[in-house]
Amino acid sequence: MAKDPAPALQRRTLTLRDVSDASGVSEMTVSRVLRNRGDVSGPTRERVLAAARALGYVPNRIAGALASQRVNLVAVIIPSLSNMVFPEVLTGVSEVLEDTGLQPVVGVTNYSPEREEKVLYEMLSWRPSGIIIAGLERSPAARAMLENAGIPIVEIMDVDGTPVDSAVGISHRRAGRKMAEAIVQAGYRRIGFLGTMMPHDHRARKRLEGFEAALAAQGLQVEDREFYSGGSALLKGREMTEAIMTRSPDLDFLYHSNDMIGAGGLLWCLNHGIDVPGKVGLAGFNGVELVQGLPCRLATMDACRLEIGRRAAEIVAGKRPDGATSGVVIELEPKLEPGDTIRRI
Amino acid sequence: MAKDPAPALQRRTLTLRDVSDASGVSEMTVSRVLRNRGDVSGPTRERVLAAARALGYVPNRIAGALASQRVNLVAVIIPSLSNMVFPEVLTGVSEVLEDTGLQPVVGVTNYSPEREEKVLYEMLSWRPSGIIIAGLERSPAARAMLENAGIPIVEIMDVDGTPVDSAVGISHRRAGRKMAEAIVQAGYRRIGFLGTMMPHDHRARKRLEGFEAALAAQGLQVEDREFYSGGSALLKGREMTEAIMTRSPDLDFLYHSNDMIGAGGLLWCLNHGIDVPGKVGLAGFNGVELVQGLPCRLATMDACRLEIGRRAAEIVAGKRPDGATSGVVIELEPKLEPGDTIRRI
DNA sequence: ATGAAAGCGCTAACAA
DNA sequence: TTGTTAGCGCTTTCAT
Repeated sequence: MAKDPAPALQRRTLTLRDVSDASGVSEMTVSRVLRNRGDVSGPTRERVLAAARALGYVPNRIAGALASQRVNLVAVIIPSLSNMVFPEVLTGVSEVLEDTGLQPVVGVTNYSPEREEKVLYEMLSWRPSGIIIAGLERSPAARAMLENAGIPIVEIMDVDGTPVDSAVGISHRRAGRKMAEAIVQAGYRRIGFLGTMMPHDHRARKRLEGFEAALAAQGLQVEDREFYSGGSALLKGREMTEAIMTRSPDLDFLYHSNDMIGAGGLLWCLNHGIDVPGKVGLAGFNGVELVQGLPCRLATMDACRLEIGRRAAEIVAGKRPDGATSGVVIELEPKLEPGDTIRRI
Repeated sequence: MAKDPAPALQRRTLTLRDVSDASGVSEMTVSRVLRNRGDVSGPTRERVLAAARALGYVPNRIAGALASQRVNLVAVIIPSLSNMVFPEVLTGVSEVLEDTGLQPVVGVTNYSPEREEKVLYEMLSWRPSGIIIAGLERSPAARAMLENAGIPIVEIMDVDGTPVDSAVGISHRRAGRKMAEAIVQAGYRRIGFLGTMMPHDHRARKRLEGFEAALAAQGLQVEDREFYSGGSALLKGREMTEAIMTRSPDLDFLYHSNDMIGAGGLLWCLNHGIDVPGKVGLAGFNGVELVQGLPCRLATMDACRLEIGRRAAEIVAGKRPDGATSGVVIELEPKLEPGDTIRRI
């Protein structure tokens, strides 16, 4: 599984020894000064700091980590950086880790289980203090690695499933259901779905499942659907909307699996003089801030991204009020933001 | 400068020794098998791999790195993850590092020189094999760290300045100039500027400088300007456009410092029935794929993000045809994409 | 093809 | 308050 690494050799960098020599203080005392540990007299302290600064000494965390058996790294493993949702999760994580001495390290899987396995393995090989990882579905090997890691694991974004350890997220099935109920209640009946063609986006799948289940409970179903992969999501939203509305002109609602394609759909409808939300209603998902800038506010559902990042970080950092670092499950409540694209009744 | 770290203690994880015991092969041979190094007989090899897999052994890179004095990490330090431009740089970096055994590790500075210093220090403490870092402007301390690191350094995005070692980017001054020239040549004369209020976004500043210089050369100047910070860029684009067009209704061109606010401006103009590009021309910057999905294609200038990521990674990975890993300076040529928002003449 | 010894740079534990 | 010793888990080097 591990690839053959052949990185360049380091040029020799400064060691504690160099600072020790330059300051005339033992390595151990230098180490203490640099870590603010134990009692060191003022003058000694100053001399050490001066020497370290003058030399431009940067501690070697590799040696430090090996000796102390502690690593100030938290692995954060996410599927993508390019869809506006995960950067916000990272913001939440960073905020909380800021003053803990812990450092987030990001790994990206591109929604590929194989990449996830590899990224996880690489991360674990650095013996991080905790892992924050998106989703609950993964390969048996990846799950085994998480189970055996012996560190706090927080699976984020989703709570529809069984976490290895802790979980912080929303129920995407319930989110889909909730949206369907709001749509039906608003009087829409002929409903189309537009989404991504990503077999590994389990959260989008669960939203659709919940959505369809709720429709079925009302004797309704998704009348037509469109899927895309790759390219500009905004453009795809336009194109798919054109396609689906041409094929099924009597649709009165378009549910999009994310805000970006929802925005594309909205722009297409407005361009074509379609009465939104009178003739056609629209909704997206995620609650990205982009929707606030559209000609009218796209209905969406907040995925609680910032909050998820924060709560997950609190768990691995041991910052919860109850101090728990494992076995915590937090289900957040996504809020429906009806905006201007769902008819008020 | 280093904060006091207090991460959790590791639970003991498996060591080479455990695999050695389980397979009845010496630690040394186990190590060789796991790294595909040296000659190991087929049967021995199998036994070791079987044992490692059965136990779920994950090598300890910390110990490995300390012993071998090599680290397969490349630090990538960028100002932000939330503005669509850096994720694409990262994609380019990852692509190239993919099959080199090197791993990118991302640090985010939020355009703060202090954070940059801290992130850089943290990164260096892990003794990475190379550094890819955005921009050429930084604190003297940060510059000193880069100079003394003794590893390949690639400063990216910008070439208007003096790199510590290597640089890959575009000239933002020239980009601004080029845009101004195109605008003037298209016949626009009363030009407004909309941008971010970020004193540390040196590239945006340089673009504006180049832009104004080119206008001045034609006896023109920026007639009015608006700045924003924070919030939804798309919404800010709308709001700023409304503000500037209300205050200076005779403006005939709006130059935006990025595509997102440009898109907001475009949507505002279209909503208000303003003839684009007849009455008012518009342009953004970056060439993000979002612009393809707008009602009409916003003029923009490709910032060569993917290419920058790739070329930078090639340098640190020693993958250039000439094998150079230092002192390489590559200036890429940003392409003007006139779209539909600059009048054709 | 395999093993033994030394040591990477630091910190824990103990001694003075 | 400061110093000494041992060793973290691995790889390098050298021996067999």
